[in-house]
Amino acid sequence: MLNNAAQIFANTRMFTDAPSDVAAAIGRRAKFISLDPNEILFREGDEADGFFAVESGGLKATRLSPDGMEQLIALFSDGEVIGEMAIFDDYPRSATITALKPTSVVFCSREAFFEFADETPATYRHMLSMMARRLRATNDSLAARDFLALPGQLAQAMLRLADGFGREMVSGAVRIEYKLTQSELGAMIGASRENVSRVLNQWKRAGIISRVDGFYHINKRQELMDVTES
Amino acid sequence: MLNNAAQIFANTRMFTDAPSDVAAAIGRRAKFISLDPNEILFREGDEADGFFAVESGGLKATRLSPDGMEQLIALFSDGEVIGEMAIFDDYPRSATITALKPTSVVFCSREAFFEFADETPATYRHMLSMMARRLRATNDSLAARDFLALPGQLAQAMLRLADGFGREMVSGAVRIEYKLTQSELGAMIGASRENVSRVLNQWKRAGIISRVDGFYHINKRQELMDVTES
DNA sequence: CCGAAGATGTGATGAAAATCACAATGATGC
DNA sequence: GCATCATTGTGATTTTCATCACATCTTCGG
Repeated sequence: MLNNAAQIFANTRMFTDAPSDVAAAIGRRAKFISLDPNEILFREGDEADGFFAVESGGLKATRLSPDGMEQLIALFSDGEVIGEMAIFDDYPRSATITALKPTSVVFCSREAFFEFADETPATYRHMLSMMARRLRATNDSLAARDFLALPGQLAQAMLRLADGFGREMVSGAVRIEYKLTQSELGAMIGASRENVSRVLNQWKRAGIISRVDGFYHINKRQELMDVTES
Repeated sequence: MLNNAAQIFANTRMFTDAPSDVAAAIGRRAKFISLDPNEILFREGDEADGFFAVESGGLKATRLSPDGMEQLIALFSDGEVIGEMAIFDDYPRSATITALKPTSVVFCSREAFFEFADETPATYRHMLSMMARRLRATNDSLAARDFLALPGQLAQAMLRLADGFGREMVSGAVRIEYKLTQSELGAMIGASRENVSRVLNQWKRAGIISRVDGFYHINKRQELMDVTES
């Protein structure tokens, strides 16, 4: 029978298709952590000693760009796993994680993970396949930079955000559940805030996206996907 | 005691710091494959059923870019591991591997790998830390694209090539043991052939690099590294 | 509800790099 | 050794985007 923390791990994206005993056993060794809005889970450069799964709430990963600006890397919500890469090598955290609202996460130490995984190789295989998938995705997005112009990259970013942080509305549109600024979007794709504004407005005028009290809605997913193709 | 294939795995970059029994056991289950120049090891899109280690020779990884051009992704020489990612997920090969000269590689099937690794968790841990390192490297180079201009990226590419395919000359210069065309270099960093030419010539005039019967030599490594920094 | 600070929209200008256009040079096969 | 084809060098032109400069719009604390 699964305890509370085990349930959380079982529901993470990383472990949804893992055997349930994997998630269960990891959960058994986990600790709960509560965060207030703007509280920092860990900072870029910190030593890493384990990974986290989000029970509820939302967090962002940011990183200081060379010119000192805070660059948004990713958003995390319920069921996502944070910082698992740093378990396997000895490098420090590569981003700062900040809670966006009251948030609860579960921590699993490197030792606890290894201890269990050594007895249950499926855990390792699962982790490896997760990392392989990520690596492939990163490689693809690296390739995309070479042949996609600004609008294409922005479309890609919006779709990625919708995928990880979106909620379907009754209208059928997808709302990105985070108040994105144009500066953040620009930093994510390495484009200037002004040009993000210009593209976003074109799409707004074409009805592809809209903005409802601060949240972006994607109304015509397909059209964004089209911009993504060559 | 290590057999022949085991030696090869033990000498690969991927397994140099693995416990020697890891490499040995993988080697015990391996098969040898010989390739003539221009012979293809596998093609982009092929189903993947294992990975390879290079015993001797040289190979290149290429990929078709959206506009149909052949894009050089990486070069492999003695001691390097090819196609290990595809063991862990079910995606097809993401690149085509072609021998550049008479080449001998060792194959290890997915099953053989798992069979052994399940009994020796250190193998999994090693693989995970390798993949973590790769993922981190890919992330960094993704970040680099945003703030490095063309010369910086080209310098980065040349250094990476020298690292993996370079040989130190008596003069102290490093020769890249592969006849690179400017088009290939351009495709690697997503820049036009013409601008690669311009930058390369500036460096040639400054004595940073030179070209000796078709091979590029890096004479002033440090200066290239400087271009890489912001 | 008011004012300040932050976020957004949009034109004008400039810089980086792609593209076009060829000439020159080098490699390869017969 | 010569003809052919690929590769390289370099200027001129064009495109894409960053940057600058402001004019709104929003938001939020008091």
